[in-house]
Amino acid sequence: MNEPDFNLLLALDALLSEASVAGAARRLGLSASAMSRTLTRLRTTTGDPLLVRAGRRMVLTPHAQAIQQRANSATMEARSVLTPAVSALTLPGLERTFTLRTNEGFIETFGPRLMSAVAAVAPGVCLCFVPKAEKDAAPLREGRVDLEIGVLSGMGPEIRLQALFRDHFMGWCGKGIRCCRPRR
DNA sequence: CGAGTACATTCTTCCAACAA
DNA sequence: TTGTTGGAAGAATGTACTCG
Repeated sequence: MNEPDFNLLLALDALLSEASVAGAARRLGLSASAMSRTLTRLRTTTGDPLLVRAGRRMVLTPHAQAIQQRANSATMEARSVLTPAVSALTLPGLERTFTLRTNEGFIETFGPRLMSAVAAVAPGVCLCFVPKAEKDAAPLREGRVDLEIGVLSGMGPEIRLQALFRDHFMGWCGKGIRCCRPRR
């Protein structure tokens, strides 16, 4: 029985996530030609074109869309398996940068207290706050972000969610001011 | 407004180089 | 010898611009 080349799994995940040979090549640090050849091998292995031309861009085939989530999960699982074993987590000795994706309001309100609390128990840990340029969960799935804080919805079953607090918004309006619907 | 053209972008294929 | 990679060239397509 012919075993599939499991090195192709990483390339498959990158290709399906980027929906672009050039994009996948940039992500994996390969040339576009090398990634094109890898895509050819993936097509042979899976028996499906996976990515097909749609004008100047490439789009996922129905089969590619069907396996995209599984490919991503398998890649994450493989990364987890190959991560060096950690016997016991010791916060004081932990040296790592965690990337948090949140809005400015959260940083202003909780940022200083959060950093103080982290510094007290894990002085080697650095917190990196990044803006929420887009609302989808792609940065979390791709490992570019460790934690996202905000109003989250439609994240998918693979994203672990936990409610932190509930907030209320209040507005004031003068007597003579009419409220209008925003125009498009 | 539609046709033609130049240019940019992206992907594929060929071929040579390199490592195991 | 085999498999992988990258450079170069070509193909396919979109975009922007000009012209009648």
